[in-house]
Amino acid sequence: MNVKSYIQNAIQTTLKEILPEQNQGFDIDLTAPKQKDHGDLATNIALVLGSQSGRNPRQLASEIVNGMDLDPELVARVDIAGPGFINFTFSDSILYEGLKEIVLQQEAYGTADWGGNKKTQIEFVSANPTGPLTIGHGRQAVLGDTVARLLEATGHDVTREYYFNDAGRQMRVLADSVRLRYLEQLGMSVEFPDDYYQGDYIRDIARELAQRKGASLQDEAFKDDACFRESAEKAIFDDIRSTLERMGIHFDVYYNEKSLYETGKIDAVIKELRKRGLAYDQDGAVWLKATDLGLDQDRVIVKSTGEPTYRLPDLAYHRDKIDRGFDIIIDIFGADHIATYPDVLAGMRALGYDDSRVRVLIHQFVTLTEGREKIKMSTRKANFVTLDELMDEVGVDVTRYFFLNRSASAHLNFDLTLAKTQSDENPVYYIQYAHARICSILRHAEEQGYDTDLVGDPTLLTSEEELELIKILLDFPRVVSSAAEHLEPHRLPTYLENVATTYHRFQHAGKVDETLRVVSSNRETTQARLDLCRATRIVLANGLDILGISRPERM
RNA sequence: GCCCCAGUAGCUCAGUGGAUAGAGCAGCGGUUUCCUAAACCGUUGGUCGCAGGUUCAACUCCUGCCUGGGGUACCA
Repeated sequence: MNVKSYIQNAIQTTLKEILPEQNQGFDIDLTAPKQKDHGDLATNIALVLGSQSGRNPRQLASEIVNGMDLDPELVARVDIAGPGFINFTFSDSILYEGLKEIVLQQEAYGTADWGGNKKTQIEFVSANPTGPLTIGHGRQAVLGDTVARLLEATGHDVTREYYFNDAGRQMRVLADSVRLRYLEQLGMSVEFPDDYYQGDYIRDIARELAQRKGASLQDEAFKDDACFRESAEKAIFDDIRSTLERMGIHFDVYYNEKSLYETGKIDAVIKELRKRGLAYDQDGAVWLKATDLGLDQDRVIVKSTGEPTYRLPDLAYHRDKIDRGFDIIIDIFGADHIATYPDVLAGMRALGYDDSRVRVLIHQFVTLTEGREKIKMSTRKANFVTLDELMDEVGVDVTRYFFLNRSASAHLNFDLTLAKTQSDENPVYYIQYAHARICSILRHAEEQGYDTDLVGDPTLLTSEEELELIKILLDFPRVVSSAAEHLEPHRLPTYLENVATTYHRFQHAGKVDETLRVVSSNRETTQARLDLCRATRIVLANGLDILGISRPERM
């Protein structure tokens, strides 16, 4: 099954004979070369050891090659190339066995169980209910959800959680923004401050309130009535939830920061920190002694006004995550929160918790442009493009793909004009089209009387296009696992584009050369090629599922 | 000032210390009586921000600098 470790062992054994003076184990790097005429796996071991021991790398390489006794059923060729690389080329029988395996495993192909069913919590979006989700939130939403899907595919027990705060200054301003718009609805003239929420959605909420409550709230006595805040929060949260559902994102838990106060978990943290001598009072505020925890300055956790800063509830929340029994805790933050997590981690260590369970994934911001014009996004100033507007324009699949196709650590340049005008050129269609094309060919084959569930003889697949396709399909499990392990979803779209290209090339070969057509007059090769089509469909379908993107059977 | 991220083709971006740095889009030129032309093939396009260093080997690691973004609050 695992040719790689087989080869690794063979090299190891041979090296012990050739270089007995180095009796410790060798660290053998064995990776797939970029260029296909360099074989399927290559090692630089002769270069590394050659320079260490002062020997000629090419000569050392040839000693290693001559000393190895590899099964020709597994490895067809071994070459020495360039300055001393050793290139291994697999025998085709490995590919044929692998292909059968894909067709047998179906939906399970690519999944893994190394997650060990570990309880994994992933927190993301976590936008406070002050306005609709924007393109800025979209990146985090899609990133978090896809990391969750990757972890599920690799055997983790995942909980998606949305943390929010519906108290504090932000919400008071929001409530008062609604109140002023409400008064406007009643025909009163009001002065609407610049730093209040300018968005039209506030007017909508106010209009609805005016219809429901009439003029009953117009008196100054109702200035701080909870009604304004509550109606705003409900309307905005309903909107956020429906946007998320539309994107295929479902949260298991919505966690209200307020509950940390109500259950006494905030006080408990302060008490515990004081007990450990890691919190102290100064200038009327409570400080976390972060300098004792390896950070460069102490931080205020309770302001002199008596209000906690964000660090305290964050700390209590993370403590709660561990207390709820999560083995792995993943936080997805935007770049603006980059400074907060060292404090949280330090606080957790201070409380005696193991902070290595926490993994933080930081993504850079989305810069929105319209043509050359840069748009500065702000919820307060109503200067934003909502996710719903984007999805109206380009659809869910393009939206998800757009955010996923780039590494989280890179800035994302979102050109609105380009997104609209080039939506048909988006690579997501390229991948989906490959899937649809396969479905079409399988339908066609069934009409010709082929049983598409029958497993044919894979050894009939010998063209370059066919072998290339099998090889790339066999990479799929490794790509899924490494994307999950590194929390890097963008590896998957990149891979799937390559699969689609390789498939299109394979099918196109039949247009040029009649004997390479999938459904041909030869029933045996047709059956084998249909298996290859099915295997490709399985990889594309499983990959698109992990990305949360639809896989159309017709386009 | 200090800290984090980024800088790769005209544009948007991939790239595991390795061999001749890739893709999509845009440009140019081809391919269809056919299982989907939403495809395929060819071609144009590069000082991998700049300068040093480590290494047999650097887009990749280290140092400094430049540019852009973010942080450095008793804001979140």
